[in-house]
Amino acid sequence: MECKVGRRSDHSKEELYELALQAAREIIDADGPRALTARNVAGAIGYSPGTLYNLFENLDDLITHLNGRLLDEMGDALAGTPVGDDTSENLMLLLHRYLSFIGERANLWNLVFEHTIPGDRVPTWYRRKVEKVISILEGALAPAFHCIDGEGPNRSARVLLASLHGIWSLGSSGKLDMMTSETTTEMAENLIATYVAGIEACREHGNAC
Amino acid sequence: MECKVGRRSDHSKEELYELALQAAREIIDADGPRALTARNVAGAIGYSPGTLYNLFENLDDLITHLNGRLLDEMGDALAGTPVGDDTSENLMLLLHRYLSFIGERANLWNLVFEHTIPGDRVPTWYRRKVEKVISILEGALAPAFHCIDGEGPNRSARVLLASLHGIWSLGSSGKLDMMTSETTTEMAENLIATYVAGIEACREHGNAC
DNA sequence: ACCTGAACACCGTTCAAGT
DNA sequence: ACCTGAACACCGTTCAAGT
Repeated sequence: MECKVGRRSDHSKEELYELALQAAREIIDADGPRALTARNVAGAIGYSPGTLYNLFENLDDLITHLNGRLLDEMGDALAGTPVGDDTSENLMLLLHRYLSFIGERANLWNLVFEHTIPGDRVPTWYRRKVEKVISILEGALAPAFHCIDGEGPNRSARVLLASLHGIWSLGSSGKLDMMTSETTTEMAENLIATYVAGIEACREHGNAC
Repeated sequence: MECKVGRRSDHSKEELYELALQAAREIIDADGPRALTARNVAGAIGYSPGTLYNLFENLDDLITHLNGRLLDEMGDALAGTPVGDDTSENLMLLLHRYLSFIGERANLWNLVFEHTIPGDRVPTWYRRKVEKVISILEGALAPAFHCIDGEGPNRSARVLLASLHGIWSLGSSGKLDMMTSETTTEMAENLIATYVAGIEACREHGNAC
């Protein structure tokens, strides 16, 4: 029975990495972010806590990689959304895909925003994944600005994404119920409809919004 | 030297409550939410951890009371902001007071939103404090809707507050830098300017936003 | 080389014991 | 009645020791 100590090589490092990430994901999904502990993840894959530190810098690092995968999946979920001339319609389609994706992964998605990478050492690969999601929103906003690469879509995509995050995070933590009886979806739809109307009004009147 | 055990009565329960709340506030303000532990608060007021549980249900309860005070102060900071016929101007004045208040209490204000009251047992007095802040925003939005008590200002105030929360929370956690080079203030100003333009456009065109 | 598991320095919370 | 401080059941992280 001494076979449990020392080198095991039941799994390669890559396999272990996958197992750990998958186990972490299942733990968060099932029991929430608070249940994600080094001991829980290690236990779920049948290894000791120390082994995790052979795969990841620390628990923050594990979460960062988990979040990276989720950003990829969000990009995939939004990619291919039809884009037409009606900006409002474009955005509503994206919004519903966005909310539906998040809704099915509430605990996991919360982690993306709750988790603060310490010492602002955000990896480049992580920034790229964020940028990809934003660029999809930019494409959908383009018709309202009559240009694809301008400052308008660029800024508006970021303002809307940050704002949607606010609405959704309040909603998923139950704080929105303290403010309103409307649903997260209704609030988000109002934001987008009104904001897009604002963009178009500014264009018509020639105001600099 | 046996005077340190048992009944002390150096302070009344009310005094102790004040001391604990004040100490907690200083700890968060100085060292961030992670430094707020029962042992730290107890140590700062010269009592043992157990004593805190004579004053508060638990640490969550202490935070809830701390947040309540902060909401009151936010209400005071926004109250008395001049309200005119120009909705956009009204909101910009409020926005700058809002951001300035938060900016000086970043760690504390983060706690208001990061802290989730478990079991959705939000006290009534807490809801009232939230409502008071919202009502100030409603007043500022009224001219755009040509009415004070309608559904329009009611809904828009909530949508804007939730959206601003998203922008600010991403900004204060450093995540906004990952998305844009603009400041929190610039993002917030764009949101408000565009959203208000949207409200007014919808009114003119008779659209139901 | 890889993995363990005890150890370190922490948590929130409880509660018997003391004054 | 009030307060203590040890105790319980946890944390993240490290690292000497084993294979």
